[in-house]
Amino acid sequence: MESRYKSFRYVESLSEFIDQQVTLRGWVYNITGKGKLQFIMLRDGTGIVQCVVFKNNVGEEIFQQTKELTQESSVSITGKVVSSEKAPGGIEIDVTNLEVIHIAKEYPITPKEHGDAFLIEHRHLWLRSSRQNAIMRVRAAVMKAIRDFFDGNGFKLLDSPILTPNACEGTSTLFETKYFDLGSAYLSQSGQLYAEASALALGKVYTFGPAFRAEKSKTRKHLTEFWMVEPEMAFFDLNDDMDLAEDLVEYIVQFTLKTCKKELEVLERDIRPLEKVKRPFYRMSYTEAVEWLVSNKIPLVQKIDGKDVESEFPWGEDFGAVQEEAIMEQFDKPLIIHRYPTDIKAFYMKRDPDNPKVVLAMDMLGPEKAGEIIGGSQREDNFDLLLDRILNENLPEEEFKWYLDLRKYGSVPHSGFGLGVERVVKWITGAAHIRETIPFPRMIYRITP
RNA sequence: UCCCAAGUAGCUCAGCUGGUUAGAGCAUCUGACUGUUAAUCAGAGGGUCGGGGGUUCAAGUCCCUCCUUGGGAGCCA
Repeated sequence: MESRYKSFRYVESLSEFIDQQVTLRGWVYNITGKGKLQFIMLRDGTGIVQCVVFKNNVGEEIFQQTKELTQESSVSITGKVVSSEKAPGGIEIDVTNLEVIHIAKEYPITPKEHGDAFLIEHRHLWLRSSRQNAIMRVRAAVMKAIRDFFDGNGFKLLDSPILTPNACEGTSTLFETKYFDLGSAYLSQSGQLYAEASALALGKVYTFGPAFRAEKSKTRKHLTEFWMVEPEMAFFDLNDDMDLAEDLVEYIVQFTLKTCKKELEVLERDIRPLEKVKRPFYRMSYTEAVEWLVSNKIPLVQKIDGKDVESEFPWGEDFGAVQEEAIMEQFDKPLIIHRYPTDIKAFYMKRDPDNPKVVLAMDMLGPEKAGEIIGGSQREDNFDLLLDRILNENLPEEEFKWYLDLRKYGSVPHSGFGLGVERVVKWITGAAHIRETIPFPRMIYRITP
């Protein structure tokens, strides 16, 4: 008890203090009473423990204070740690002293059920609930797994700028803002172009930060602000890229399984499908995927004059949610689809030397309806071909001058990919909506809290 | 942007083919209880039924319109 912050213990470490006197600090998760007994479920962020306050043990004054506690009031509790079969978790505190730090006013989130809109409006408080607590802990584990994986494999973390002068891929809608006398700047939707420059400087790098998409998405797998990790490697071809993607995802899932057992239990996540997530994953070319769709009669559905028109899935069309879900139904592990048609993919992707109609791109789809968790490619490293595609897509050549420089001075084959952190957290936790996988989600109609 | 759905107490909802004073559970307040797990029991307070307009003797309920929110599609991680 040598310093202020070591003068109390955390719930997660209580099993080390059986039959000893400890002080805990936290919040009242729930309180029930029965005459001369009060049961406080105390949460401190690391866990929840039942604290039993018996009038005859603490005296009239403290017992009266205990009865006045409300949900989420903050308290300091001292008592003996005892194992008890009646207590949830098997451990409880026999309270000898209780100090009220703050009495909470009527707390809006009750132990009863609430609607989605209400909870998300109270996100700042919702984070205190045990389910959200568990998801945030898994998120932290996923973040750590990502950093550990790259740091341990010779990668250097090089941050990309968030304010950028142009659209990276030229397609997505971007958030625009004024930038002094230089006109408009845009919030980055990807750090990739800068990661490429970094990779040609440091070899293997990763950039890890928020990405912004101004698309008016209204689905349970989209956020306008989300976290993306983007490794970029000099001298890696598409196969190396896919191998690395598999290694990373396997590492994240297995690390989380190992370190978040309790959290996954709280979330009632069936971990058997996750245990299967070990290399090798499945792979399929775009062309093979189209053949599968055709032979399994999964059509392309298009709206023509307001009517849904079905047709045999044509080579060259991009997959929608229907196609991806149908394909994934057969797989119990992630699947990588590679070599997509050039026309539906970004300008910086390298064309397949064996077939210029496709590019050396790859997407990883997760099982259990996880959807697309990774998108990547080998990059076009030929100056003329890249310039060609920039001009074809009507991108401002001037803004890409520095990017073309990378193909002018010691150009090398290189590859990379982006992994969406929240999509992975959603998959691993089984969260119903992606907004539960980030502390403060930014969505089309919601920027508060 | 398109398609669908929902707005009734602090929260979650019920409210039939329009009909007297709009209901329940939880939360809050008062009281009882030494083992509660969303405690239980008794009692109390709490509502411009999303806004506006219309039909009608009569609208939470039917019609129009606007607003808000949710889900799906597209875009993508």
